[in-house]
Amino acid sequence: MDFAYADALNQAIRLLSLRHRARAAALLAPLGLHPGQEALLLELDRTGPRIQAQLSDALGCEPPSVTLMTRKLEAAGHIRRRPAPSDKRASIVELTDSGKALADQIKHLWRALAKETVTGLSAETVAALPDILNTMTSNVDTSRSATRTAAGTV
Amino acid sequence: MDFAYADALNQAIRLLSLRHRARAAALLAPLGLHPGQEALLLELDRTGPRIQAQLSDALGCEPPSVTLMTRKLEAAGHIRRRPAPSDKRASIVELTDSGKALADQIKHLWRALAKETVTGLSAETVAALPDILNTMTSNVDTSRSATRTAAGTV
DNA sequence: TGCATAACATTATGCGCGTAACTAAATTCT
DNA sequence: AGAATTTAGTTACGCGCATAATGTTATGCA
Repeated sequence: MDFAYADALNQAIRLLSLRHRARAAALLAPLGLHPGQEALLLELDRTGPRIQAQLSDALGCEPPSVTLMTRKLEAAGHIRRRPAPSDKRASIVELTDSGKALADQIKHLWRALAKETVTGLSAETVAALPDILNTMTSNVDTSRSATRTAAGTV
Repeated sequence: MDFAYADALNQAIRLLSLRHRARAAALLAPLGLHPGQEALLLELDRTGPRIQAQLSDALGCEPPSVTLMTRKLEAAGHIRRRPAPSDKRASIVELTDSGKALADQIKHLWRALAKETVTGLSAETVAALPDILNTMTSNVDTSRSATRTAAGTV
């Protein structure tokens, strides 16, 4: 592992993060969304109402981030919050009709984005890609709760 | 390209971005650096003094971001700015001795980070990884200036 | 039962990134 | 040479992410 390779790899990851996020931002802008928010809407669409702690877990970000994101999405009318009946600390977050409609639009955009992203890669690479990325994520995940599609063979 | 795959791929990219950045943050914290700043220092270390426009190009981010990053790195004593002799609009940015020392430490950390990241992947995958990531970056790059290690075979 | 501890959520603050709007200097084009 | 355009840089502001500190409710244990 020489520095040239390490530098190339880390830089490639950084640039992919930046550009992929920028492209997502461009696609989501017409919906009035910022990148990151789509993940929250998709999670609610997948699994139904969740409390914020579950959301921060699923999204892989910290509770304060969820507080602010939900506040903005609520102000925009895409989600709704109500107190959890069995736990006075928690609030349950769920999609409004507007949020559900938005989730459907996001799904279309994300199909297009994924297709665009893997253009020019071999079929085998495309098939292996999610596992490769998830392995890398697990490798650097200090919170020890990454999706772990592939266990790290350390 | 079904939605399940698209969702898995986009989510994997998002999570890798988050966790890789978080891991970088943890490694850089003892040096008093935030992720993103190391890229600027490494770029200066690679190519010598540059004007900010060249930096924003090399880092793949916008000029205002460079303005703020350089301001903080200058305040920390890691870089220095001086007016460009041939262009009164531009300022030349260069490493101080402290910045050079920091760049060397970053190189060690980055070797470790890259090694950690690819743990458990096959040798072939590891070898192909930078090209795969760069291709993906080029595919979603709207600014049309990605490193283009592999040209998109569209 | 009562108390210490853990968990849910929030506020405050800071950083890297973005866009929009602006100034000033350089360049291009009649 | 003078006017229009491009380029370098900044300021102002917003968003997603982070950590630290705080209040409130649940829970586990003596």
